[in-house]
Amino acid sequence: MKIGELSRATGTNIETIRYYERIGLLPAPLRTNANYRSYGDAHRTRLSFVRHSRDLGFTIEEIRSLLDLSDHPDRDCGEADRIASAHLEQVEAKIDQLSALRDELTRIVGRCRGGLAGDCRVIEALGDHGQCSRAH
Amino acid sequence: MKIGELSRATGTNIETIRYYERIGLLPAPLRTNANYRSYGDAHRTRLSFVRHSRDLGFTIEEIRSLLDLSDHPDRDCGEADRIASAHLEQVEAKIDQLSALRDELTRIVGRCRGGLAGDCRVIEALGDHGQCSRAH
DNA sequence: ATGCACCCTGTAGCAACTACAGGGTCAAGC
DNA sequence: GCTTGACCCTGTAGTTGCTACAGGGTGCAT
Repeated sequence: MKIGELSRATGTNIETIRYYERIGLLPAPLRTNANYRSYGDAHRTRLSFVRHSRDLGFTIEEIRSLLDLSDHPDRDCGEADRIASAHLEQVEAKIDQLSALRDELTRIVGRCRGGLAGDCRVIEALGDHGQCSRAH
Repeated sequence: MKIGELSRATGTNIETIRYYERIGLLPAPLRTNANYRSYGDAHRTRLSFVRHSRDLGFTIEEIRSLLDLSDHPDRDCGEADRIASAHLEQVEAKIDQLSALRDELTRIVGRCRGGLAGDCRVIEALGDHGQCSRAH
């Protein structure tokens, strides 16, 4: 299939597919006589793996390692578990951080009663970290 | 005060301070004879406002608007409220998205029982979006 | 006079794309 | 046979918010 079809099949931007090829995340496909990229099912599967992993927030480097494991079924999968677990921890940390942010923003937003910027509690609160109820 | 002092006073990297000046977020300060930047209290206050806003996740452009309002106390503060509310919504959306991610990752990670990559459920799950319990 | 901490400008790098510019290819329709 | 339009190609530059040099100047203490 051509790059446009692969793009539609995986929900990946064409430029992104070429980008993945350039950084070595996808193998360079065969070319047609007109020098068009020609992909097979293996490419689609691999790209789906990459997209799914990206959607889950894995970095390109993490995906590189995961793909490497996927390419070597005889290896120990402890590394895959380690990468995924570490990523899960990061996601949980980010959720905690954003929750603190949300609380602080809710507090700040709730204080605006309209009127002039000079009296605005939102702007005042942004200038004064001391008003915050906890670290963020 | 010199840039190093301002850096320590606000917990901002020196390079970042110069960057903020370059993009027009901080006004260019006076210079000493030796061409060193010389800051006053107004700069420190403004930089604290910027840092605090960045910590709360506002983008540079949002901060530009907020600073603009802060500089014009006679304007209506509805814009500040609008920016902060929109940002709060984004944070809440991000929390929801990350929570879905966390659930998915927890499910995936929990399935690894060790062994060979060829049998690894983590790698299998990454390749197969159909296994996911909900959108992410 | 020499060492060291600090400051300056300007440019390049990071992640992970995205967006052109400037061109080639191919099938359909007139 | 010629145009139109959709598609494809390469290569480079932009995005966000910094961060990291390289290569140089300044100021003060020893």
